[in-house]
Amino acid sequence: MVSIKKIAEVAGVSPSTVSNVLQGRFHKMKADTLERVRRVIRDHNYISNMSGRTLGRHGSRIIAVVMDYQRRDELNALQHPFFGEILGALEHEIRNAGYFMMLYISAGVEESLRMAASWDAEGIIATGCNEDNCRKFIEGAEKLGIPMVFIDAYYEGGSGFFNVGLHDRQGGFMMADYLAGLGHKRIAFLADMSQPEGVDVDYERRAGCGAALAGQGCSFSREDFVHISYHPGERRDLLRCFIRDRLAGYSALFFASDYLAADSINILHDEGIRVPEDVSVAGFDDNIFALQARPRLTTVRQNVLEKAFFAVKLVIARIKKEGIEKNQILLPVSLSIRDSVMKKS
Amino acid sequence: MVSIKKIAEVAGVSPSTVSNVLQGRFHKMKADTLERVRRVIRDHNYISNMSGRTLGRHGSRIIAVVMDYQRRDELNALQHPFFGEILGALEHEIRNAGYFMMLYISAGVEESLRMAASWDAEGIIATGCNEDNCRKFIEGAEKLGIPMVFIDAYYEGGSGFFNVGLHDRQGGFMMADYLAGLGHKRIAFLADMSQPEGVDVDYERRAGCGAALAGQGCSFSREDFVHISYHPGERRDLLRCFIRDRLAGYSALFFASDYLAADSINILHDEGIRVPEDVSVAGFDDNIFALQARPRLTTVRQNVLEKAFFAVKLVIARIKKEGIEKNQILLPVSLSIRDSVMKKS
DNA sequence: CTGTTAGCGCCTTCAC
DNA sequence: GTGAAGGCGCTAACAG
Repeated sequence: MVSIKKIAEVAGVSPSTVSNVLQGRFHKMKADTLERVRRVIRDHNYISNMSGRTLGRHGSRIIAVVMDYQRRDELNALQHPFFGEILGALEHEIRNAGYFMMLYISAGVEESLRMAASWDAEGIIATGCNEDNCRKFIEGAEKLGIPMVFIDAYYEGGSGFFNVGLHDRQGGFMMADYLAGLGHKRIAFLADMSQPEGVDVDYERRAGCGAALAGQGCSFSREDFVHISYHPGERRDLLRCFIRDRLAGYSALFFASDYLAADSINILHDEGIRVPEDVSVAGFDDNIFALQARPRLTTVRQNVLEKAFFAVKLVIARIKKEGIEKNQILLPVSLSIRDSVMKKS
Repeated sequence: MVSIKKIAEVAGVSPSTVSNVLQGRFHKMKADTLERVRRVIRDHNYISNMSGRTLGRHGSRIIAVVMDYQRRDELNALQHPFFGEILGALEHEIRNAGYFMMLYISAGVEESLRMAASWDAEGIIATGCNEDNCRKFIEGAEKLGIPMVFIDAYYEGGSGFFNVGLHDRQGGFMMADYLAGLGHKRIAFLADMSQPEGVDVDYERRAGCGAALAGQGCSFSREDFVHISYHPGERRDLLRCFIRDRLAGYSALFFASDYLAADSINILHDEGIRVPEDVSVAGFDDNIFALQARPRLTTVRQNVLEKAFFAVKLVIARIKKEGIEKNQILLPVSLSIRDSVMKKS
């Protein structure tokens, strides 16, 4: 590996001149010096050393991506399309912006912050955080002076909270309103509720659902919240119990994600229940599962790629200390009407 | 951020003593010095700076993960479960081994190597490389002196090729043999063949398929290789043509991946073709799609988590210059028999 | 216009 | 047993 020093030697100038060329500081540089240095740089296939660069206080250009997925811990969760999609999109945006992506998956807030600090990360993007971890992250990152942005977080805290998310509540509302409009007055909301109650994506979707139903004069209370697990075996068992004991009370099932909805359609099918003839099913996300399900899933659409786009845009704005209009960007949702929901007969 | 210098100052020793403590070189250190230094380190929540450490030639502890997915370029490919699963598993193994993961997705071999060099990556793991890129990577990494390991690559090169893969050919063989044993004498193999012909995962699976069929006295030639795209719209069109013009000639369809198989089952279904009554369908991977498909997919099982495990193990062995028994680790495959294949009537 | 110098944080060799 | 010194690659302030 050739260093700046070596380049300088060959070009017959000093290291700082080479550095100046590299940094685009052609101030009052003689044209031929510039040209000569540039040629040597190219000829020697010079690659700048990031450690040196970082130490020489020019920023590490690292953005740490932290995924806090303790709860859906079955490694199986990684197969979930959201995971790959958001990761791929983040990488894309980060690289496009001229940064590097360091990936760190859920080893706890402390550990994640240590690694960010250790690498002088210029920014942090975190997904999957509950309120508690949000707070810890915000405090820690602030102390370290590293700009941090969350994706899909809910946090009632204050000024240090930067987030890119979704109008989850509105999504829940739109879907429930749509279902109720089709005559579905008794709707169950199914999600993974193994975590201690707290405001999160699922909570908001459910709240929207409740608001819509209240507006249409339908009842919707705690007992209509159904817990199903992200763990396949458990899910199957829970769902079977639900089908046996309580399904008859509902004409539509609203799942917190397409993954759960699509898989559940299959289980319903296996149990001899027809969708949508016997019960309507709705999802949330509009990802690959929605299209693969049969019947095709009626669901709430979100744009994951956009989430990544704005998250990266936001950290970088913070890194560059640009003016930021809003600390939180909530992306729109819309209904994708397909075949898993029908009018209540 | 406190530095070693600061720690030294507070503890009343020199920086090098602190460094010695950090490096576990307690040679002939006085017990109380050690204790004192340790306490100061803990009290000040010292976090070592990786840039400094790297520069002080102690290794960056970075493993660069490079994904070369130009071909399945629709960002949609990121939703593919394999992507998330292998990424998550790699991150897990890398972190467990005490390294950091830098992620870089397909910006070309040159670019990827530059970034690895720039960060003094200690190792590189690459997936999705065709033969050509393999060669370029191997040459480049060798020149840089960075140990490199591939996942799922095929390369007829030589000694510098380290790889973790699958007995793809055997997998193809097992499935085709199984199908033929059930009376399926005319089998089509469906894969994305948009890339110039070359030896890769799909090629091998197909070759195994061919060998099995030959062994059972069945014909299997170029015209039984069917191109279907990873792009949803295109795939649908191609498959429709295939169904209309050529499906009648086959009693079983062997897809190169579960994703393609599962999606195609739906398209077949939409076209009024029943699986497995009208045609049997087999996949390859045994991932989330295989279980979600209805009928459940009969497929070839691979263990993605193991791939990641061995890939990381292999690079690290190379990094540490440990003895390596074999340059290539090929993991076993097995059949997962489910409901999408039936005996030919 | 260009070079000299000091410093970023850490590691290692060599004296004491 | 511990410390001083030099160096890794790069940057920036300051001289000239």
